[in-house]
Amino acid sequence: MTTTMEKLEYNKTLNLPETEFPMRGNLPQREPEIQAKWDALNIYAKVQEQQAGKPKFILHDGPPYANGDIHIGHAMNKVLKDIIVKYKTMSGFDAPYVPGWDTHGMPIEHAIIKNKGINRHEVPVTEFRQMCYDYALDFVERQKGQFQRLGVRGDWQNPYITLQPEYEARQIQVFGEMAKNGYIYKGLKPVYYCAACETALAEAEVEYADKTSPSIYVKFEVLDGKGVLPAENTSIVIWTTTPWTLPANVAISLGPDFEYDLVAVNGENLLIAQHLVSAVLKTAGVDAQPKVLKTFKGSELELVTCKHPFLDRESLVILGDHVTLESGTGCVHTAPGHGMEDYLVGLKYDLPILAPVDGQGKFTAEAGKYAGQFYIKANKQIIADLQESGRLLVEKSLDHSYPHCWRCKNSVFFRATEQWFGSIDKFRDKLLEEIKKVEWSPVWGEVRLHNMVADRTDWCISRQRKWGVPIPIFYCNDCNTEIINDSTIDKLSKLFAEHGSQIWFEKEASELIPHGLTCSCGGDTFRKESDTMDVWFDSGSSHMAVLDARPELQWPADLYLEGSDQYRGWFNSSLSTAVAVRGQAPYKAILSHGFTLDGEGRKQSKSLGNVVDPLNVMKQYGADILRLWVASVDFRSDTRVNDAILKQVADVYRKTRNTFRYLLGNLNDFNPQTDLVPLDQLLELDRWALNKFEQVRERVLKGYEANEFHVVYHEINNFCTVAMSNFYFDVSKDRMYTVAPKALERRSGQTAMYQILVALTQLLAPILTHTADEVWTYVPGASEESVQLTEFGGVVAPFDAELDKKWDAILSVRDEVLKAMEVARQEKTIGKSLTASLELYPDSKTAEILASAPNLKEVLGVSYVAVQEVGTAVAADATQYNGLFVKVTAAGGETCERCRVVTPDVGTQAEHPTLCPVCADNVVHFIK
RNA sequence: GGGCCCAUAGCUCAGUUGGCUAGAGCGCACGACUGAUAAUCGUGAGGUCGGAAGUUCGAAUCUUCUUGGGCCCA
Repeated sequence: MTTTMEKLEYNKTLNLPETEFPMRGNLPQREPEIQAKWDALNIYAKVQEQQAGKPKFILHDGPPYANGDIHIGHAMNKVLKDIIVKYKTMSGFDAPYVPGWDTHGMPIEHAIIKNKGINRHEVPVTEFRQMCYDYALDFVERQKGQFQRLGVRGDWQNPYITLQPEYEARQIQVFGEMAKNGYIYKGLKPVYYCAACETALAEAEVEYADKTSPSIYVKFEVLDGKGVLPAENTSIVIWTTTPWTLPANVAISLGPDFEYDLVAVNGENLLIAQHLVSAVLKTAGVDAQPKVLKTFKGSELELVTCKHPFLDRESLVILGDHVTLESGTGCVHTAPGHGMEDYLVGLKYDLPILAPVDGQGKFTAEAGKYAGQFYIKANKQIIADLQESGRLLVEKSLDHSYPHCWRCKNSVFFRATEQWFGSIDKFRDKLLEEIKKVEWSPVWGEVRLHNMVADRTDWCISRQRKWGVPIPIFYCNDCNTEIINDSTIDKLSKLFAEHGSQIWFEKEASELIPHGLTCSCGGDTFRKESDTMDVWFDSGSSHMAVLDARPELQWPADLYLEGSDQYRGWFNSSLSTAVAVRGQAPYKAILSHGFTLDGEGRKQSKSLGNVVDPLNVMKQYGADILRLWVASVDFRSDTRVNDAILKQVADVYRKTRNTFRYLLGNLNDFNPQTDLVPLDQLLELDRWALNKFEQVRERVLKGYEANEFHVVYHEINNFCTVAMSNFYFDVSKDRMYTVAPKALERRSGQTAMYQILVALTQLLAPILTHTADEVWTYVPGASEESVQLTEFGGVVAPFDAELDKKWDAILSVRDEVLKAMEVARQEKTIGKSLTASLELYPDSKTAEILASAPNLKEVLGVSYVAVQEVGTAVAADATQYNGLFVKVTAAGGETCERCRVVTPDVGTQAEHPTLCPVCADNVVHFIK
């Protein structure tokens, strides 16, 4: 051996961190590789197999609609679910996750018609439905790939899809059960209707265009003023732009809080809203200043009756919040069969729903003398008749925006048609009772759903559409009685289970009915109901079609987790069907998340150009960054995202990744089987690191348990930066690098680092699911193929509050000293900490703290430190800090070539003239 | 118009039953290191707690109103 080693060669006598784990994540490229590994492993099945027999935790997936690519809301939802499922499995639960899709309904019909230019009326139903089916399944596949790209673990091979035969079969059973319980009835409800196309239209199929309509003011003679309104020679004036709806008039709505004047005009008394009197009379061409006879509040006039202007019928005065004073008379002509608001207010007063217009738009016999006329054409005659009978105050015309059919461009109208309803009223109390039993997070969810259920009207299940699950009802051809019973449902659900609901459209009723079915009237020929079910009935049945049907799942679910729009949607529909058929909520707990807005808290929209596309985020940053973002925010309220926010998350990711890299680098020669140091032999600083981690571990687990992932995020980030990087790694690194590889001092540090590495990787696995698995392949001694196949370990070192408190004090003193060193650094007295020498003049309390530190030089990272006795005269050039005076000078002596400590002792060992004595000893361990 | 919700430093979050000069991390500025290096360390500057009024000895925390924003209805 030579007497002097080259400077460079001393490098090789150090335990520098070394690892293949890359500093940069390169996530967009690496994640798909990791996912390929999971696929090859069939990780879902493997996890499920491993957790079999453990207590179950069922998170039931709310099915996204299979139309379009996923957006940030989908991403957030699925990531949250994945975090929970993975947390639960790693906590010792059997938490199967079966993803689902919602596939029926208007938007898909719409897309087929629009994209393929299909005319629904020209293509056979079965063919049209097949196109919808194919379209939906295409998007299921597409979204599936996108969800998998997010790193979500689930039974992707066997998802539930609402168009699956077994699903449809269960769904009509649910409907059958509800019918059996008396919760299904047939009623009337107005829908948009196009007379030219002879079809009902959905909201989305209606477009608005300008139209000129008659504008008439009509007098309704008062019959019974209920002792409030003088009936003599008195009329209530209504205004309408649809005279043809007058035959369906059954009421006049007033605003309960508005003032109404009874005014004397041309020898008769007219009731008009006070604010509108002059406008109405001006329109009517009345010049004279009207005499106000009396003023009423709308609410006083409730239940007054009037005479219909041309039919032998009464019209009831009712109160409604839909009445405005923007136009008209403040007295609103109300025809529940021809308007949505009229219908709703009509329900409150139990008004008859009249719609004397047939499918071709012609008046029926119910309309009296107008029978047979096309509804719009009848306007003219109705106005003429009103004129003649003196009931018309005035006629004008009005240009306004009016709904038109998207296809034929003709104007449309509201027409009450027969529909199937679910009678919420019959089990509303039970619904409200069940809501109380659910655990709501956030807590206001309970109020929100409660109010909704308390206020909602009966559930209109009928849709006049083709792409949906048919309403499984037959009608007797002889007497029109509807037939739904155990045997029909049983037969149909068997047929559906085998062939799917398509069979309903392929076969005649005679081929679908159970053998020997006869009507009570004796009839034995039947026809099929043509309506399909509201898609909310589809997804609302998932608890029966999925939870109750699959052996690995359970009814009810432990948790439903969806966006806050689902209070009205899936939370609501699922509760309704479940209470109707089982008398119980299908979920034990509801967790809802908010919406994702842009950086300014505004709704994301294409037109604003502020949409954050999760697919782009994954391409640019990677899924783990997106997942970390989800974890970083308090998702219960609305959250914000933009590129700046993602960049910040990416920074936190890098810090975390580097922490892992540093840990791995220091453990490259560590074997947990042989090198683990027992707890009681650990150096105090290493014991402290484990102690700190234990505290973090407990808080993190608490955060997961409370579904507060942002707590997890902050807790881990703070731990990595403050406790580890800024302090522990920094002060222990000289020891870790310079000491003999197998020395206790090093194995002690490695033991702490190893324990932290393993547990931290696991704790992060539910969130940074790819990165954690990547790290896992580098963890010494880790034999599992994936960190997802492990469960969280228990306490490594019980938390020692005393120890923590002691070191908190040491760290505060360190902060003060660091400030002093920073001043010296600015003054160029020192550079890095090892070039400094310290003289400390503590007060008595600080002296105690300093004395308690096991290795002050290490903790402060300097080459020399002298602690003076309390009361020693403070050097003139020392500066006062909190609890002590500090004097910083450049350390005297030479810099040791190897450990970089500055000391006069360098060169005392002749063999190593550039080393300090400690290094001269240690270096022996590296020379072979 | 109705039901429910949100609003603390540039960003993401803490702030226990109202009580010391409102905290953390990131970002930013300045500096150090060059043996965690497309890394790492240090120091520092940032908030009249959306606004107004009130209750109180005292309010980010309670009440009322108000502004902006979100979801669901109408």
